[in-house]
Amino acid sequence: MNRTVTILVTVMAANSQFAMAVHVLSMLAGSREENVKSEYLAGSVNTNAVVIRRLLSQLAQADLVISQTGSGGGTRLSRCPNEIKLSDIYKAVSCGEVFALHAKAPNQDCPVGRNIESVLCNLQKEIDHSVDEKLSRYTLQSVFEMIEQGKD
Amino acid sequence: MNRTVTILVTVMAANSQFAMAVHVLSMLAGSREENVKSEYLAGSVNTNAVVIRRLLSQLAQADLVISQTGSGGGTRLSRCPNEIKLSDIYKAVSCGEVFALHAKAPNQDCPVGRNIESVLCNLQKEIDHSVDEKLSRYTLQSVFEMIEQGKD
DNA sequence: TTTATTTGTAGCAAATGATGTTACAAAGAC
DNA sequence: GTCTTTGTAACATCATTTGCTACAAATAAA
Repeated sequence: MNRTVTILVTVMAANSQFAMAVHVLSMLAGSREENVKSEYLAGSVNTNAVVIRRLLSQLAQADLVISQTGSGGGTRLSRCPNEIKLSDIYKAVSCGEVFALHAKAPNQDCPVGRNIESVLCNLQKEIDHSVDEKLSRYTLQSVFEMIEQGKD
Repeated sequence: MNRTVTILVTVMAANSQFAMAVHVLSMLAGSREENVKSEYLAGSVNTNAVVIRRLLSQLAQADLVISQTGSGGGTRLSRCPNEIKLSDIYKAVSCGEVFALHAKAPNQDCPVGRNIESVLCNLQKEIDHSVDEKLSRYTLQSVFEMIEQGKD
């Protein structure tokens, strides 16, 4: 008896906005002082231009990029790549929370339910802060250099 | 004879499951050597018992709890609270990734698209590892003590 | 001024995942 | 045998991400 076992792993559909944001900003870092069109960025990320424009809209709100409409328009970095930290990018496109707290408040009549929220909230702050600190060690410039060298 | 067995593994995204898991396990830490019923846990978390049983099923797979069916059944910790790290809990109920990589592969004809995946993958590993390390500093025992003291 | 280009965003559909619920088979205690 | 409890299937609901079309507004250039 011969059995063929196929294991299909459905990869989570968590949002890849941070990955896309770093990708797009790296493209812009390679075209300083030039307006880059969303259509072109979409070609590299392999997605729709509107998805890119929505992402750029978030990055513009965080003052990481500047966009211009019209002919010759497009998007460029708002400042030098070595002045943009990965933590800035992370904050621009995510809620910045590694894990979520209770969606609904626990039962306040239970000793554990009454106190766990504050404990978890402090833990959340500590974890999120450590991620922020780690990401702040990298700049867009450093990432761009890693990409250019084709290594890590 | 040739059989094809397809196994579908759906990895869950990060949400309030970690918070619920810590909550539930803290309850169990307060009732050592006793079977606690899912209905009771649901009352404290303020949700449905089936939601709790689904969560406990994941925790049982990670060998953090042991459940028993039947009269007098329920769930208890598989070991002492000081032998359960928060990183064990985090791994049991989440994919362990702070951010996701590209859902679709970027354009390989673009220099950035070709190299960014490995750069982000290494960054992801580093960030995820640091979260793991941070969480491993806390045990269920330490969390339980914080809850008992009603402070942090 | 007119035309072509490009962003910004609304609106819609599909896919995915979290959550809540009912239902019921299986396990186990009495 | 009966009652209790878990494990899990099945289904509905809700929110979010992604992909797409469409079009108004802004802008440069002719």
